[in-house]
Amino acid sequence: MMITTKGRNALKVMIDLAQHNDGANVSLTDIAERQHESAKYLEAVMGPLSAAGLVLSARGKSGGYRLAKPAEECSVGEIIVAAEGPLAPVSCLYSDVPCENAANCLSLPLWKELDEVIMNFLNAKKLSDLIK
Amino acid sequence: MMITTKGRNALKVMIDLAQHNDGANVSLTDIAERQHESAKYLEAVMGPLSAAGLVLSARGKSGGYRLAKPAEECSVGEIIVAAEGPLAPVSCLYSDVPCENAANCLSLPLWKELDEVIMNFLNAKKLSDLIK
DNA sequence: TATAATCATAGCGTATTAATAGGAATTCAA
DNA sequence: TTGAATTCCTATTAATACGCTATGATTATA
Repeated sequence: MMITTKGRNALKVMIDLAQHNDGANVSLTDIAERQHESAKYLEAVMGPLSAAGLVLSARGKSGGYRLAKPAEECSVGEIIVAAEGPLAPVSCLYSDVPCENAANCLSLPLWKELDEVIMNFLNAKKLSDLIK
Repeated sequence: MMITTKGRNALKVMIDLAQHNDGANVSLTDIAERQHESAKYLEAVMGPLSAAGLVLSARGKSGGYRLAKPAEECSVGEIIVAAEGPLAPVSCLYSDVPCENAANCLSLPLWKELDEVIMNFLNAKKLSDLIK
C-alpha cells in the first residue's frame, strides 16, 4: 500500500480543519469526536503536518490547530508527503542506497515516470476541491 | 510501497523473456543467472504470471517459459496486477470489507481517481516500450 | 493555580514481505 | 528405461512495517 492510514487520517484531519477554518484553533478532541478517531492517535498524525508547516499549532488551554494557508493553496500531495514521507511507488526511487544496477535498469525510467504521474495528480488536487 | 520486489522481479523476468523471445523455452536457471537472482525465488514469481496466462510454461527437460503473446500486446499493468494483485494505492479500494463511512467520505472519489490515473498509465505501457 | 491542550517517547501485537528449503511431478533424450 | 533437467507445490523463517495504545512532560490560557 502506498498511502497508508497515516496519510488517509492526515487528509481527514486537514479536511476537518478546512471545514472549520474560521481563524480559531480547533482542538484534537473535537476533531477526534467528529471523525471517530482516538485523539491520542491523531496527535501522532499532527506532528509531521505541523513540522511541515501545513498547520499552525497553539499549546495550552483553548489551543489547537488551524490551517497555515488557505485551503485553495494546500495540495493533497504536500499533505500526503508530509505525513508519509516521499511516497515512491517503488522502493528504488528515493532509496538511501541506490540500486547498483540502476545505470542499465530498463525499468527505472518507468518507475520515475509513474512517480511523476502520481505526484502531478496529487499536487494538482487542492484541499478546497475536496470539501467543495 | 505499492509495487514491491515481487512485482519488480516479475517485470524483470518478463523483460528478459521479451529479450529472448525466439519461440524456444527459456529456463529459470538461465534467467536467474542473467538477472542475478535465485532461481528458487523466481519460481515463486512465475507462478502468478503463468496462472494469469501471461507466459506459457513447459515442464521437463528443455522446458521453461516463453511469452504467451507479443511484447507489443503485453502491458506493464497486467504484469504487475498478475504478480501483486490489484494494486490499490489506498486500502479502501478493492477491500473485502468496504469502509462503512464510504457513502459520505470526502476522500474516496480522490482515491478512485488516483487509482485510475495509475492504471491508465501502466496499461498504456507495453513490454516492448521497455526493451526498445 | 488548575485545566486543557500539544509534544515526545516507548512499546506491543499483527500482518506483510522477502527469501529459503525440500521435495513431488513431469518431460525429454540417450 | 533410466537419468537429468525442469517446472510445480507447500512450508517455514527472519525481518520489517504498520496501527494503535500508553505514559508522561511541557506549555499556555482562563
